[in-house]
Amino acid sequence: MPVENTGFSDLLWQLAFQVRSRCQRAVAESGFTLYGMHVRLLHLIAAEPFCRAQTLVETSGRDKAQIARLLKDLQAQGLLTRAPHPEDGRSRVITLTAEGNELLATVRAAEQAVESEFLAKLSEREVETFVRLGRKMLAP
Amino acid sequence: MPVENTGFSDLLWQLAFQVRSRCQRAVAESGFTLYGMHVRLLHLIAAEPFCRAQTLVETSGRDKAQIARLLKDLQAQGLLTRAPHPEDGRSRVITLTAEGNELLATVRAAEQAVESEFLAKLSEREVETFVRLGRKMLAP
DNA sequence: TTTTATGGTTGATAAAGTCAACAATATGTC
DNA sequence: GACATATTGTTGACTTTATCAACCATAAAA
Repeated sequence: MPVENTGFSDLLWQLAFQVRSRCQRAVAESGFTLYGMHVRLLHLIAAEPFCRAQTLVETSGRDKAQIARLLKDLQAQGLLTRAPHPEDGRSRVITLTAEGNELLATVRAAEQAVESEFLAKLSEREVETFVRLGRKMLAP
Repeated sequence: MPVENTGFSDLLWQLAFQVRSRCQRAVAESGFTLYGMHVRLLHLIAAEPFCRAQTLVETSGRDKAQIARLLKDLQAQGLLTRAPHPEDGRSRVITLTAEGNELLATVRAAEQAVESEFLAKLSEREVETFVRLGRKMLAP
């Protein structure tokens, strides 16, 4: 039995787009020519040491073709390295370079400034609730 | 002063993509060859009688070029009509056709089935809280 | 009346996304 | 060990979403 119209999808569609485009504009204004997806991947790699492409595919839910291309771009920009995986000859371990880490720190600052514009309208407790409920929906 | 890392952007990015791609797959499996953005626009038009392109641009935050193209598509598919605006010679009033309304009702059912998969993990109260907090962030 | 602003259309292009094909490697079966 | 099947990652090819620019018609301001 489908739920009543909660406005959930509409809300998510709107909020996600607003946050996303605002963040991307802020990153661009900081002088970086990274795609939004490049930034998201940098975040994921930083959050998950010893990851490989397959890890990112699973975590992000994105298509492996897209992930492979983005990784290739980021490696070309010197932001990450890929070393043979010790246990799987088909994979490589992905690591951020010092440059990659530095850039990510700067990008994070820009993104957090944008985030705070949205979150300023909520109490700390409300923010925590929103994130917790969202994560609950994402849990397997 | 930027907020601490709340995980907000990450969550939003993940959740929005998951919901979006699931919904789009469900709509496609219902036999419709509509883009995701077509569907979103149909929702917006249905929700706002007497709207025009500019209305949709403002409500959605999308670029007017994109909105114009999507409207053109939907009109070509017989899902909406555009009549001269009584007060503004540059605009047209957008109205869903009977076919458009019918299609939207069907699409809504498919989307709500998907929605309920995500929302089933929350109580009704939690759903309402999530949506309320989200809307609070979007308020001007 | 003239100038400036706005709404909508189209051109052109970029970013995000998806499915397919294939080579290399891993795993399972006998 | 040999062979069949599955998985991982790369690239080709294409679609969908998104953005900026240019322009015309109309509206609003000066």
